[in-house]
Amino acid sequence: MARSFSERVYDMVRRVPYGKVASYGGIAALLGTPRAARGVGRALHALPDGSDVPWWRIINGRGEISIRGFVHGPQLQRALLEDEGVEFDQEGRTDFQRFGWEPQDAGSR
DNA sequence: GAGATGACGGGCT
DNA sequence: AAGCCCGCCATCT
Repeated sequence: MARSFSERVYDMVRRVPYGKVASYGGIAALLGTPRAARGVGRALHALPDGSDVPWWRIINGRGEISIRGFVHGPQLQRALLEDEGVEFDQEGRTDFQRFGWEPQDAGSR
């Protein structure tokens, strides 16, 4: 219905399991718009505090944290991911081959 | 309705 | 290898 693109983004991000991460472009692709990575980023930027959306599990296609909105963004996100078991290399990058989430249940709704 | 912005991505220099 | 530019999509002013 009137579900905006952002709503779909939130719903998709909500499906990212614990200890896994996904890229903006990946989420956009799952939504049917692989080129809407920016739209995803914008949606998460407008994400309200207290939402049940694990926004911290969303990173850029390089496996890095691209946040540049608020100050404790990157730092907080990294801390949350590490707390879930996600490892960061010296460059602050994550290994999609190990922590990258693949929608096995995609299309289930 | 048009223009500018932005938590991106890929390509070129 | 790092930095710069262009392009795409979705909101905001």
